[in-house]
Amino acid sequence: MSAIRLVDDLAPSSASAEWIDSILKGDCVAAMERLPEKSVDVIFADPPYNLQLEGDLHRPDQSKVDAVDDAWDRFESFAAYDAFTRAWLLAARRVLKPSGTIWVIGSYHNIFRVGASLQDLGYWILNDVVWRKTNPMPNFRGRRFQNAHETMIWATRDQNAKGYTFNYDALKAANDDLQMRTDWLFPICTGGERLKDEAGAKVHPTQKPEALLARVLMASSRPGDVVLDPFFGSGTTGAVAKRLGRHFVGIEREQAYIDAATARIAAVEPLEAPELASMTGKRAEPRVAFVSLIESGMIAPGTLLSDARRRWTASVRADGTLAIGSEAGSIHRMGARVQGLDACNGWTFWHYEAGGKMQPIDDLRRQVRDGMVAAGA
Amino acid sequence: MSAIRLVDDLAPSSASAEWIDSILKGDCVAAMERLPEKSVDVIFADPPYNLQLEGDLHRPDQSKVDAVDDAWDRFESFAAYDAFTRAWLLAARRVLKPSGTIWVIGSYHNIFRVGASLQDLGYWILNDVVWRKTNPMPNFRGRRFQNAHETMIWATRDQNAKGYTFNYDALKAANDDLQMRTDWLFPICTGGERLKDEAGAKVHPTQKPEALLARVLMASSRPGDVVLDPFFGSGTTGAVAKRLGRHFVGIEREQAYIDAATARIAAVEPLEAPELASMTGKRAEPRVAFVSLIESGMIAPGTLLSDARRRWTASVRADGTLAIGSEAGSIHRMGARVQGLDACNGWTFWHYEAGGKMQPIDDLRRQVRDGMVAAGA
DNA sequence: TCCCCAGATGAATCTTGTA
DNA sequence: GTACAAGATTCATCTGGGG
Repeated sequence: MSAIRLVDDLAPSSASAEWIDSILKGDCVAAMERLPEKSVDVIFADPPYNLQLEGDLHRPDQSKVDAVDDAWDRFESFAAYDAFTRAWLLAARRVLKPSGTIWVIGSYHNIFRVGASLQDLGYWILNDVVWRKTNPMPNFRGRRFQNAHETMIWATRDQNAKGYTFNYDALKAANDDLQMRTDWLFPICTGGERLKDEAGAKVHPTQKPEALLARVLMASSRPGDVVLDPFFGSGTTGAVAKRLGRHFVGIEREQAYIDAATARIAAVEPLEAPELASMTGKRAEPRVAFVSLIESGMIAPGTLLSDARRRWTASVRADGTLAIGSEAGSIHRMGARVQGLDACNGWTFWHYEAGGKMQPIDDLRRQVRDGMVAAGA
Repeated sequence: MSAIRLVDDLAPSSASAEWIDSILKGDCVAAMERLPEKSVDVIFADPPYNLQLEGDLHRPDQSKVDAVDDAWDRFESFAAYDAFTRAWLLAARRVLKPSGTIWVIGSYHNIFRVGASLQDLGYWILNDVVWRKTNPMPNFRGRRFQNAHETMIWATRDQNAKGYTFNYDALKAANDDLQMRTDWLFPICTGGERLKDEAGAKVHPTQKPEALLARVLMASSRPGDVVLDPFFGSGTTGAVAKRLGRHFVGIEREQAYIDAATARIAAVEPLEAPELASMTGKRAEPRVAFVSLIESGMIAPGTLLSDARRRWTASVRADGTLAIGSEAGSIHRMGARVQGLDACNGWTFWHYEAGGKMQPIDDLRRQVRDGMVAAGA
């Protein structure tokens, strides 16, 4: 894991996986352009915040914006930052799988430009997430609020992207059975976690806490996924990815950071599979057709089903439909019909009587599923 | 206070103050262009968010969410929204005093475009401030994080603006002698504060809580200052300004909103004394997610937890769930499961071993919470 | 009068698989 | 690509009615 490669060592559009679990040395746009397209599940990017850029940004694109009165010099530097941002976001979009998602972290210095560029390039924002710092640096001059948070944007490749990973059920279970919100609280990276050089100076000025990356990756990736970080720095993304059983690809220009990250990642012990298993909800369960309850004899044709309060009753037919009077349809359609709604989950709406009590037919589905698991389906 | 005037009633660049403490009816750009330049101390703007909603959304109980589908929130494209944004920000900049500041509130739909436009026009961002909602609407489909905050940008007119108002000491005193941070916690506007029409329907779809405006104005204005709100809506800015002894100017296009705001503001009693600390103070009990103990390294994945009498044992997984055999769930669910109960407080039920003794994981929560309290969670 | 429970609701870019 | 159907999904708070 975590061999270092120069960007030039990669054959263009390489289909091999030699770049997996490694750090590519060089400019992130050039490096991403050499990776295969649609090859990465998640991108986590912590781009430079500094707007006083010293000419190492790339090719300004031709996007033209009306200049405003006396703001020309300032606009010049914003334009340079925007061009830089568009270039790397465009390259990132090419390597991202259609079902992949991207995270970008920033502060008020740059995050608005990043967010606007994301939208302009066709990315579709899913959430902005606030990292609230338990221990932010104080504001020394007392002329502003204490800058106590940073902002992350989470986005898909397109507005209509389907199938992106979001481990909703695990996040909810991990949060006292409440939905995970967009405001997260973590300490900044200090103490033993903070990488220091021999002189005791911090190796990287903006090392992110592993806890932050852990929540990002637990939320939006699965074991075995490939996580790309185009501004790898001290390698937090790689360290957490390895620990959580994800693959990583880092891109970094400075050898000192690469060296520090390489050593750091080498020392990481991956967690075992049982500890990595993530809770899934009903969405991940195999589909069960209602008719299979009839075919298996769990429900006999002619059985009467009711809602929990017995306001409506329907009769099961051998073809797996429900009949009420002369109307018939799926358990969902008929559940919606009787309630006058557009939609209804028939599995939880309809009940059968067992020992004088009303039980949802979803219980029977569970038995079928358990049987499927036992049969190794 | 709060007479209504049509924009055309104002003489161009009027030096008189007839527009003070009134609502101007009309388009905000046209209205601002008729106000004297450099005449306003603070601008608070709550522009349309450009939500881009498509279909209907239903709650799990099939009730329909009352979405913001008003015509004023619909734009053709990002370009159209940007043009709109630049136009009103430019007009706002003209009326703002050189020592004045502007606040703009938005969500991820629009705030990145607003922030970039602010920077492009020469405004200088002082802070971005997050309004964390105690009671946000849930995510009903379970495909994203619960959208639990909105973002405000606070900026001066220029990079080199001098003398803007920031009541550092008052804020610090109101915040238990800690610097006021950039993450603020307030409930959304409901209950008696929410304006309703005769039919009981909300007057305005996005009425902001007065507590939020109170902190904004207490932080960045002084008694007697003029506060401009170019998207006045239901008049929260005016009501709070009047109560806090500030002057207001509202601009609003729709007569229904003007009528509601006028009546509302007329009923406001200005405050004499600083009974305001209570409005800006802290709130709410911090909640700790079990997963944060794992993310922070206090509990390693794979750790075994037991009840106090060691009758049952469960394994901690990296996603923040507990596993017993093939079953997994939250600390509460699994505590209930093993005991055959409907509910269980996992924090007090589950224990970890430390020095041969069983300690409840609630002890770890206390440690995390102590760290959170400093952050004003 | 007070408690309890059912119902309503809030700036929302809110699904996925198969034909 | 599109159409259709299966089916998964909510938290804090306030209001109002009944006991």
